[in-house]
Amino acid sequence: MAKKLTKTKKKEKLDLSTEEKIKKAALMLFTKKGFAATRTRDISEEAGINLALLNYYFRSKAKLFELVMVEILQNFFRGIAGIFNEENTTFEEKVKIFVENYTDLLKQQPDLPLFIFQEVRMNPERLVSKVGLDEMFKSFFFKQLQHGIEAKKIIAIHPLHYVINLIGMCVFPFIAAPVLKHLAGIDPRAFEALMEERKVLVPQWMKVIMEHNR
Amino acid sequence: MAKKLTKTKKKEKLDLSTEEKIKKAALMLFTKKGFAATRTRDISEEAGINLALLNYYFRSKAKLFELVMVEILQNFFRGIAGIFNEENTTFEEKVKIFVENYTDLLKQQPDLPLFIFQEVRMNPERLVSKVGLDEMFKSFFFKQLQHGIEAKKIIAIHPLHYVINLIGMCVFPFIAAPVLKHLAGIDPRAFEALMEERKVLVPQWMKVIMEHNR
DNA sequence: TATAGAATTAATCAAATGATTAAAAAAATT
DNA sequence: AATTTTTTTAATCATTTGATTAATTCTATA
Repeated sequence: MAKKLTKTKKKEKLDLSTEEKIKKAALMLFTKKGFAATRTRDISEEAGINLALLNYYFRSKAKLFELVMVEILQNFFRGIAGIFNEENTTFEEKVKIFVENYTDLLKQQPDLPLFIFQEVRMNPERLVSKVGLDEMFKSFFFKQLQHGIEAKKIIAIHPLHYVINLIGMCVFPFIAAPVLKHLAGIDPRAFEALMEERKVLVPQWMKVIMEHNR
Repeated sequence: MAKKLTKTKKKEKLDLSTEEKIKKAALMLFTKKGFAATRTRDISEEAGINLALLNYYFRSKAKLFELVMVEILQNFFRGIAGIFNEENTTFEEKVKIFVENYTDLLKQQPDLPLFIFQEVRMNPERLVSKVGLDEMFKSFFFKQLQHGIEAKKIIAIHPLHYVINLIGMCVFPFIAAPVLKHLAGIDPRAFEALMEERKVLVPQWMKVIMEHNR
């Protein structure tokens, strides 16, 4: 029998092959239906490969999930942390950049946030151990907010409130999209238009929420 | 063998018995882990009853889920609709009532929103067919917002933006709680305190977001 | 108390599902 | 071209899991 999981020169070369097809299919199905509801047979079918190849390349469904999951989490949170820890932008600029980047991202992958939050709740340790979220924040970002508060430019409440509001206003509409569509009877096209509007609106809202002089 | 699913005088009487125990356990596990990840054996164990009784009372896991799900959705959305369609409160009052009611609710059932949105995405038809969300809204609430806009008291954008912001600012922190706890290193106690603060803050934010004169 | 109906239990079934195996095909190496 | 190694396939295994069955216990009522 063939030796499993051996890295060959060839595989490094054209990596967009079987292994990658499986990961892509797994990413799609896991984010859409979650771990438990996704069958290995669904993945193999979606990837157009034989069922056994999943285990051949990734040993088990759980291992495959772990791999895909860590990638998703790293991408998502590193993206956010990258914006917020940037030392050469004001908070106002950070907000604008964040809103634009993440509405664009979520327009393409609307299932992502719901999946991420669900998964982190099921398995919070991974966020620290494998993704290293701890290191990402804390550093520059909160200091910047603290300075704004001390200079009386920002209303003095726990900075986390502002973070919750910002991320919430960007991410929540995508989480609630299926409900909203029925609630207000808007079609996907109109929904996208609303999200486009929010690219401008959210920064304005953040401003009036945070500043002292009303 | 005993005849199944027969309603007896006795059962109507002390309804907080087996049937209710199963529903309670199912509610807990379904909301916590989702449909696919919840085993009927988990439910029977949690309820402290024999596995067969689940099918005896509810025919199948799917039927039980459907039942529990419709109850959850009706409770959740009727609660919201009830507040928003009230004709004798201003929009400002509605906001305050909503924030207080739902932070209290979510403090007790923090898993609820994530579960609801996930489930609605998986099965959006039910929200209309079984829960009747269509009827709930549309009526008084949006008219009230429209009047505010026409009277130039509220900034003229799609009313849905305000709904998204309000519900988002209340619900999103609970969805993101596991992430936030690691992100900011706050313990559950401090998190609860923040949510208490938001009962006051969210109405203020909604006000400055909506009103013209800054 | 006797009896019928309802509720509960332990044992078991059948299908689904993750995983493995051995053989075949393809690719790389000599 | 021959041989070795890697990749792919079809068949199968073992476990999990939703559901059923038949017997047993409990409860109400006549």
